[in-house]
Amino acid sequence: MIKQDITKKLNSLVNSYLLNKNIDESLKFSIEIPPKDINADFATNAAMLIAKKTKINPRLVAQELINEILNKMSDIVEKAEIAGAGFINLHIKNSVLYKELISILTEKEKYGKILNNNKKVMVEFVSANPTGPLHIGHGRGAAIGDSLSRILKHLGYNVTKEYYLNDVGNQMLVLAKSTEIRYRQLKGEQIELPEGYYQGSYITEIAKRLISEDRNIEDIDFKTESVKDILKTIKNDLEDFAVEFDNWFLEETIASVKDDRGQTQVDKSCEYFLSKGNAYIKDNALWLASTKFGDDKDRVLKRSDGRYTYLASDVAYHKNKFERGFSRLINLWGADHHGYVARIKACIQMLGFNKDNLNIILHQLVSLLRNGEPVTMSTRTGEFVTLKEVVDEVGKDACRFFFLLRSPDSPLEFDLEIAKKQSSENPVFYVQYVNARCSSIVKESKNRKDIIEDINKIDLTLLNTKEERDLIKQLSTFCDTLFLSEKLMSPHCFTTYLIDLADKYHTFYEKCRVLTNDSNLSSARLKLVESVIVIIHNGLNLLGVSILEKM
RNA sequence: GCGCCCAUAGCUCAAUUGGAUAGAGCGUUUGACUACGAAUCAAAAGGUUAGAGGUUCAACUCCUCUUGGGCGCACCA
Repeated sequence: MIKQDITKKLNSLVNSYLLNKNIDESLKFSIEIPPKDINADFATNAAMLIAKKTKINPRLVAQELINEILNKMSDIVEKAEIAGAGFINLHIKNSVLYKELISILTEKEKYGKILNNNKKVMVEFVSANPTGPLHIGHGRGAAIGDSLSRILKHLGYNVTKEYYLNDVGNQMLVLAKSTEIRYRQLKGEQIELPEGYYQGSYITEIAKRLISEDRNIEDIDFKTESVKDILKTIKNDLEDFAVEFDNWFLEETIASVKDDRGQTQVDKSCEYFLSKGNAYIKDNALWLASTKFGDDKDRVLKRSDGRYTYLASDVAYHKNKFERGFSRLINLWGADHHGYVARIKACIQMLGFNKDNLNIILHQLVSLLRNGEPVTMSTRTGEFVTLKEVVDEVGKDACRFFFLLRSPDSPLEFDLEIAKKQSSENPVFYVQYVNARCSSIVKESKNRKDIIEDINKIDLTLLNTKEERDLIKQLSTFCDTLFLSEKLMSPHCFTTYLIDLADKYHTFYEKCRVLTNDSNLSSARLKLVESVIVIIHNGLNLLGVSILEKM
């Protein structure tokens, strides 16, 4: 939490500086890690921003601010100097780093955890229709949603992970019909499966099961039976991918379940729109006036034949989420749904909620490669690559790590051969190798009697080389990475962070031998190694990737 | 036709949302195992950030236009 501490203290310095100049507003300055070649721990642009407001020369402001910093922040700051156009470069005291190291070692898996933040957040993801197995696109959504939930939990939010199951509507009829036709075909009837029906072989599997049960066709509810089987495979696939949901929300509960007055939640939200003048009847259908709130055209809620549209359910579903007390909703959608964003945001506003409390993360497509060559996929014929196939081939850990490697809005290339490689080409192994190396040092240290265990008796000031300092600094940015992930709404910050950490560790490893003849130095360095283990564990855990002691 | 997203090293991608000389990995070239795991490290080469304007002390980042790609525009879900 080094950066957070400095920001807080600097902020109060800046505020009182501004008050002295009779400016009563706060300033959003930045505290950053300066570029590689600049010898400093942190840099701030505060002076330049003040200069703009006060019309004073930035370097003059910087000098005045530096005096204040040296005066009031001497417990943290060792040295401060002006650089460039008016940056202030800060060198922090080593004692600050050692304190951070102790926090990591004592708080362990709780390091960086924020308490007393009980804001209820819902992360809704995957939500694939129960009409077929999950494919790799769903896998990316699953990995991002699950990991983001873990990160938000670490930041203290009260997170609920939910899967919205569309078990109502047209597609269910098509599904039921598809299974029935396969069933009849297996019984020897000469019928074709029409275009637009589900072609996948899993449908035939369901039909085969039904045949083996030897029931009368009149007694079979093809929809229920199909959904049952498909849902079972979806749940299994997610379990193998270490993704667990807190709640499975059935569309039925808002679209079919009726209250005392015989109304569903969908009925009620449509009625609400009508009462507010946000819906109207045209051509015998019920239309939502979504253009009022930024949508490009009005949308149908209830068809002229009396059936509701998907949108009507979805609106009622979002209303239901807010009514359950969630103050912030996060939805993960495939990028092909982007056209839907303006529509649902408009609906949120019409329901009287703040559209900024609905956060929609769109993730781009995954393209699968094998040795650099694209693996062909076609949803039309049902020959798409399933999540299960990929997980079975490369393993859950590599799969999750790869899905989380890039920010959601960049398309992902996933090379199956690289994900399976056990070499530096594969970032998963690069990171796990750090843990393996650390573990072996710890194991080796057990053979020595001169190692000091008690952190209070260890002289941490022996950790004073550049490599050690850089490594500790990298460890301490774990917290910054948490906040960054939240701000960017993306777990990819952690894959990048862990790769950087691995890099710093390997450099340290080459330059600084841990177990030496000097027992004081060995003990101090061993503590550093132990804190690397803690952070690697915490980081991989946020990604849902398991840790290997040996490889 | 309208709208959304994207374009960064040979390849795949970062860049702490406006900060200093744009960074990693792979690939290429060179070097390092006689103590903790070489699945590693050190170093070199590689860039007009698609192009043109603009805003700013400061632009990969914000605005406008152009070019090239992906996706979406149902009384489907």
